[in-house]
Amino acid sequence: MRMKIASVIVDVPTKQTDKTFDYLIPDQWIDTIQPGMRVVVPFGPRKIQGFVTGIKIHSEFQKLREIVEPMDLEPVLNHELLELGNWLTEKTLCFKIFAFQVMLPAALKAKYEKSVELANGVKTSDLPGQLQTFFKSNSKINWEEALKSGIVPLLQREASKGHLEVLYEVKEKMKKKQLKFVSPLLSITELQDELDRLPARAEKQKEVLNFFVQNYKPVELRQLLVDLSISSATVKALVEKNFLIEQDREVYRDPYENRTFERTSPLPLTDSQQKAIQPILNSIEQKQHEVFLLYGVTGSGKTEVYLQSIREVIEKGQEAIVLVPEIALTPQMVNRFKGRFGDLVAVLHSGLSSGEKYDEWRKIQRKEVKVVVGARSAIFAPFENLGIIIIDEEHETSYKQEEMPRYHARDVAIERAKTYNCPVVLGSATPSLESFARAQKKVYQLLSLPSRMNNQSLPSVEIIDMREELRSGNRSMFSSKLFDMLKERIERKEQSVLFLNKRGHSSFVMCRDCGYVVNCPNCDISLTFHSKAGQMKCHYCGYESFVPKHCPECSSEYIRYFGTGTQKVEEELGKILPEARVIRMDVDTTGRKGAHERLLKDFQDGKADILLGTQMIAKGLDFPNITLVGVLSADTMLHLPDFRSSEKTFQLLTQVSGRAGRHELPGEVIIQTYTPEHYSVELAGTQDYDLFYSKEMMVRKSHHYPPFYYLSLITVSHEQLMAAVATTEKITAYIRSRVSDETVVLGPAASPIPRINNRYRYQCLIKYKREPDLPMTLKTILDQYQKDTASGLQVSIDINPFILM
DNA sequence: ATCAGCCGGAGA
DNA sequence: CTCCGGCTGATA
Repeated sequence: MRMKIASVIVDVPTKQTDKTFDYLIPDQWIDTIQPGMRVVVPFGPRKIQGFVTGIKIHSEFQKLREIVEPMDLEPVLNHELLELGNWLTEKTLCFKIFAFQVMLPAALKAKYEKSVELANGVKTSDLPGQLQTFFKSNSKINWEEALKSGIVPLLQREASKGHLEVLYEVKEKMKKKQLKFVSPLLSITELQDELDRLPARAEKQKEVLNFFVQNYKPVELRQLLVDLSISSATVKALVEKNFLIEQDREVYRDPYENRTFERTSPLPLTDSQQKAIQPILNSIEQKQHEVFLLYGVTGSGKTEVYLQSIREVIEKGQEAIVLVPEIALTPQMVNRFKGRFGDLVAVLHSGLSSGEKYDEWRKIQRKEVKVVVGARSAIFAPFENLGIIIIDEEHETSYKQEEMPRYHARDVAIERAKTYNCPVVLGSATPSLESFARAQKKVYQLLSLPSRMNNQSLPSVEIIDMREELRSGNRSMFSSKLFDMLKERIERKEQSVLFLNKRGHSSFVMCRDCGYVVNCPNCDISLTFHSKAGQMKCHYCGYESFVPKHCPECSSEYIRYFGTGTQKVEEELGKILPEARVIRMDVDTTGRKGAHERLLKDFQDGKADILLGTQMIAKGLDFPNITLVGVLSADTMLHLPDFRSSEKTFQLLTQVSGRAGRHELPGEVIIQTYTPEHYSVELAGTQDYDLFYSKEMMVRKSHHYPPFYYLSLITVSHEQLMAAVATTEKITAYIRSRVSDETVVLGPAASPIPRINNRYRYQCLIKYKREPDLPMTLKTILDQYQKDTASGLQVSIDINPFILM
């Protein structure tokens, strides 16, 4: 029996279609179509994209339709990734199609086009007059255009008469980049002969042939024309004589095309690095899955441990994935990997165009690279012989995806590593409490790098109580101590970093007189100011408007946007330290592509004395001349309604402090705060992770938070407040009835953002230690509410949420 | 998601 | 009695 039937997951993200559909494989494709390929299938009246998940002989359905065509020559998802998709679906309660799509570059997502054309044998003159003009020039008209012209009802009438046909097409979003190449068709000696035979006046042609005699290999046409300053006619003549041939060749868009990377060799390891790397190497050697927590203070040389572990993996013919948080995926970081492994490295981050991402992905798929360095989604890199997965800055919250599928890269890493029997290395100077607790319980193996390389001491940290400053009459944002030290650095020609701890990267518009903040009319959230367009925009619903001239509340003219605050700091710096050269890094100054990199380069080259910025400068900065780090306001994020706010504050302060004195010059850190007595500020000051860990663990325990309890969050939204409340109430009661006494069920309560896009949001939070049946219960709830679309209810579930919104 | 099919109310 | 519009259910 021939395997003629394919099970397909279709690109329709709803409950009802979240299952496989069977299709006949036409004879011509029978040897082509395999599981993991994208195909175009008919679905109702349209054509859509789908993923083949299996091939079989029998179907329970009688009348099967045929696959239209495959969209790939090779599967884009291998067996392991298909399985991983199933696992993701189960763990995060998402639709299968989302799980598959998240594993692929966005360029592979289908684009759909709908149009109308004349039916077979129908002439333009058969149509009503109004339509004839539309079909005069084109035999096909775009649906979007039809909508704009308002002729849709007419079209529908004609379609029902059989005069017109509606066409549904699946379009590939991304084209492979093709370039014209020229290569010799003759051997070198033959070329030489022809060269002599050419008439003397064919000077340009001689030049070209001569070039190929010197350089016997394919050359890009455009490049050739420029290099030899000839026209395409010259080449064409030689092609017509069959001396040369022109061909289209697929090339990669290389984001690092014009960059050279200085090759580095493995550095000698310190004793503690040696001690830390050995268990990892053993795990690689013995093909034993294990999770390591590499706990190393800032500047202790974690990266070198990664690099040498990867080298081992490559030597064994295996592959490595390195995850780095998006904001730390700086050129410096990329340099270190490209410098060590050269062309064997692919890089995936949000700064690349979707075409570039697609090309990097294909390098991985074709096994042309051995290492991928990337942000969260790089965890799905289609390697088939993984030898190690490394997650740097393991504690970063950006490893959790907040949309469907709501996965955590760490969980995916461990799942994949289990399949390949390879180690996972989680690295951090300030591990998440979850990971450290697991290391304490020996679930993970703890590896420590307790000291900085070359035994530089950690910078000395001083905490300044800003309330004292205020009392002694200093109303500026700089304490007198920080001011003195900044002045001193400038005199000594050393560099300083000033860090403004503001949450998020957004800026809002506020009235300076009455404090009125411009909110979104549809959502309970302030609008974000975009300096490029000079407009305010809502990040949740897309609402846009201009900044009002007068405050709607008090008519004051002093209504303007409050940036991240860096601008204000810059102004004040200009007043008190006019001689200081300042580089400001925030959303405004780094908006354009490459700006981030350029500013850092300028700072590195000593073009400024002070680097002033927000979160984005907390990571990865490693310049020898930085001897002072000042944190202007340590506690702004401490008061957020988030159970991780202490942890985040501690981590951030520790990270920032780590920027100072990483090389010969010793570093000093000043932390200004209004709550010096808070343990997360105090212990960041003494750089005492262990003590912070035990204090914070006590808090977490008493409040039933992770790592002692797991969390699941159910959010219900509806246009009517009461409907949202009532449903949340019902769900909460249902859950209470199905969990043990030890479990805490909170709710119904309004979400931290109570309204988004005119939908009211209520939630229920579940805190539990052991609830083997909870996934089933949650699935039942989702099934229940996803089934009826008519109620207008939306229920979403986040298992292990990071943001409780 | 998207569409065909169906039912019920408003208009001829 | 037709026509439009919203609701329902199916998509293999």
